[in-house]
Amino acid sequence: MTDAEPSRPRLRADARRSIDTLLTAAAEVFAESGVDAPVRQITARAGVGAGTLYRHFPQRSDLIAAVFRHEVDACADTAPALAAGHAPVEALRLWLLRFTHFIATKRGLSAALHSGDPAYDSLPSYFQLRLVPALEDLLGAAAESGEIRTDTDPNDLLRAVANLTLPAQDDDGHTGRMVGLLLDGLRYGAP
Amino acid sequence: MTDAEPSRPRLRADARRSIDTLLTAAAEVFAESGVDAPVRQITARAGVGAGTLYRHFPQRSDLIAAVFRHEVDACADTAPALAAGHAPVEALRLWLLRFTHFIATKRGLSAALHSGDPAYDSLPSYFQLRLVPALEDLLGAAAESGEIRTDTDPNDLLRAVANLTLPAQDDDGHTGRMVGLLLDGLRYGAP
DNA sequence: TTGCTAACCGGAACAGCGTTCCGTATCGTT
DNA sequence: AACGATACGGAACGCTGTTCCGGTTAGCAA
Repeated sequence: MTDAEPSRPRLRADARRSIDTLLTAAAEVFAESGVDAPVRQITARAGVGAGTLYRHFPQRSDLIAAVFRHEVDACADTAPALAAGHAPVEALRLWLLRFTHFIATKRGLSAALHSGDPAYDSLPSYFQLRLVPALEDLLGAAAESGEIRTDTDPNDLLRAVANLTLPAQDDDGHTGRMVGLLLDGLRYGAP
Repeated sequence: MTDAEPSRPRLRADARRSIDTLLTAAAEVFAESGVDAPVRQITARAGVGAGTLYRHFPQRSDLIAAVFRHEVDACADTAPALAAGHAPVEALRLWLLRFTHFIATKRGLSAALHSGDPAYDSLPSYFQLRLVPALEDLLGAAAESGEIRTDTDPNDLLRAVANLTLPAQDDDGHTGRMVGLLLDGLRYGAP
């Protein structure tokens, strides 16, 4: 569990609450309307004034980056729980689907990433830092149980699933089926 | 010479003039500040009211697309003149440099292309339609004179030069030298 | 418990954007 | 020369991100 904001001096309780509310409200709004959604839409849903938002996230891009990190954390943190509660390959499948949902809420973010705003500079490396180890563990467990092949690069798999998810807006279980197909591919080379 | 606007009903003289002024003003502003530059900056430079702009380009994206087509035309139309006035390989080099300038004025356009605005849908194909034949002719002439190899795909070369140009903002003769290097590569396989 | 102050909150206000509207001026024709 | 269609300029509109500040509240000290 990594926290979204470092916040050196201890925050007051109401501040902490505002930040959390804003983060979840922003995540919802971004998922619905993309990261270009108006700020007021976020503050309205959070039931918070604009001043409150800008106190904690001086720039719009700071909020976007924070939400991103927050969701990366949430996604990565799911891995251990799934690993504990399911058979290795099933845990892997469920986590990849979870990752799928994560990507699906990122409409417009790739454009933002290439905008040159320095607030986004650390995002790609954070993405790797948190998600690759999570996937590595799941892959490792499944490989150890002898159910999947061992020559898969976690990074490649993340990319593949992400690309699978991006084009389709939202449809029937298409992405789910495609992830299943990928998993079968992994099984194919099992020892 | 392909015209920017089809304009079925004959345009009044002042309208034609406004469109031309706007197109060149927009091209200059886009080159200086990128395609995200404020509309008012364009109308100011053109010495024209906002209403005039929107009469001819109902959406901001229509203006961008028109400027793009206009400049693609200008670039493509340079090829025959260069071919007539220079030795084949030199004509090729000069045109590639010209293309380099074209790309350099496209800051922010790639983001716009991926924005999903239908006004941009026809742009990539127009790009191919006009520039590939122009380059094909120059390559053909140079190949016929036996000075360069014959296995080069015009599309590949355009992409390569474009990629060469994009990263660097504007510097010493770096892109020029790189284009020269590419040309030497072409010469290398000459029969 | 009470009182005080630094931290925090809400929302009105500001500047700048794309776009629309409309009274006025101009073109091209009769 | 006069008239209608067409085009022009720029003020005005609605929306945006962001700033500002008077009022509120949390958390500590007495």
